[in-house]
Amino acid sequence: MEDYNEKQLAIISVAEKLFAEKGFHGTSVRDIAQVAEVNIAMISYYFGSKDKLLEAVFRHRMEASRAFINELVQNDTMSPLEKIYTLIDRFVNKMLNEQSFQCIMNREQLNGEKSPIHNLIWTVKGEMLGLMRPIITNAQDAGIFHTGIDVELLMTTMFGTIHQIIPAQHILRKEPELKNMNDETFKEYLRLRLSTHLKKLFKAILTHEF
Amino acid sequence: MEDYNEKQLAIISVAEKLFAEKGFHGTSVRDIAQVAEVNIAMISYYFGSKDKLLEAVFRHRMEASRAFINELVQNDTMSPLEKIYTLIDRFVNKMLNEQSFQCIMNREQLNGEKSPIHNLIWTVKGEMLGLMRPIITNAQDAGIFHTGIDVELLMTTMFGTIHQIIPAQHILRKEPELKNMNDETFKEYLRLRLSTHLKKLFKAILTHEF
DNA sequence: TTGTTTAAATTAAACGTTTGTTTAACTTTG
DNA sequence: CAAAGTTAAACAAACGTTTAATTTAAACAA
Repeated sequence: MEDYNEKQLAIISVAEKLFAEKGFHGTSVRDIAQVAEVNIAMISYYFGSKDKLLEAVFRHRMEASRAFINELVQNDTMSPLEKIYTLIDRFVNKMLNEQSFQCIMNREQLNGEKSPIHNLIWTVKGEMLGLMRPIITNAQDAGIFHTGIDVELLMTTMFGTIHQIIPAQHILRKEPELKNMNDETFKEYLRLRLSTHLKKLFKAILTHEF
Repeated sequence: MEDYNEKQLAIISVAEKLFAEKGFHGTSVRDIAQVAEVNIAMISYYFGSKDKLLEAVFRHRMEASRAFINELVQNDTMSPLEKIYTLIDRFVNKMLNEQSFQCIMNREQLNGEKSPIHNLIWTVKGEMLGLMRPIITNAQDAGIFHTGIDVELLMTTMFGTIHQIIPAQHILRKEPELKNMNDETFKEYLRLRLSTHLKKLFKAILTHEF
């Protein structure tokens, strides 16, 4: 765990925001320095290079993701469906709370060339799959969940739906009743709507009830 | 409908591939010129600028998307579920056949700044939603589909799942039985697997059968 | 409290590349 | 011969990074 000072955190925060909006190559270190109100040289001074800064942004969020996963493993008292529900709730919550970072991840995972970041992304995704799979297969063995479910693709469906909704927000928001909603209340509305949709979807495919 | 000569089509094709792999800003016009085996100046000569080239790539694919949508509207003899099934089949097929372009679209829709391309993306997506919604709502009115379905999010789920599987392919492929599969047969395998998963998902949430 | 020392922080300027685009000369084609 | 196609070279601007000078801050001895 690395501890950054205020200025370093400001740079990381601004970089995350700008990388998300304009992409890594679409953002210059001068842009970052200007918005973060620091000298251009400070970025090289603190992080070494622009690439290393991106890595810092990733490590900063990924460590939290790792902790997030381990935290989810517990609670064996819940029923399989309850476990899936809390899993959905927490993923939706987490991903809507770090939308900028999710944008960057969405972009980076498309890159053809392999990189340390590339590996990190797929390692974490693999760990999340390793978390979800036993919940489902155990419930299948116990006769609680239906068989014939493609767990990998179900995971993909969850991530894909949340990822897809992030850039689509401004379209949803054009509905007249949502237009003059506070930013925070809209996020809450979206969180609930996403969560409800995914739970219905998962319940329908996993159990045969509604 | 614009007609391009061979050289222009080569540039568009190479640009699509490289933009998909490395992003728009991550690809230089020199890269494109080199791979397409044309002089750098020809890109400006034919398309005006790098931005216009991206627009050309988009128009080239988007016109096909428009035609694709209009083609789907027909066939009123099918049951609602059959309509949804063919919709899924054809979307999966289409998107897996133009993966490079889907990568570019995935990237571009994340951009903060609005652009002609941005508008085009969301216009087409809106048209696709306008195609799916009546199928579902009509079936709901007829009592065939269950109510309480978030059509917008169901659409998002379909697009999100397919979009998400494109960069995740090389992970799925690490399974021993898929490792030494022909590229084309793997694509066929993936097409079937995706299609099956989405149909099960949609059938489960729309009807209450399995 | 002083003055001195030392390392970290900060800055403006300059560095060499690479960028997208244009030029002007040349070749091909109809 | 005129228009379109093609080329290597040159363009200014922007890029990420480094330099060298300066300021700040903390530590230490008198």
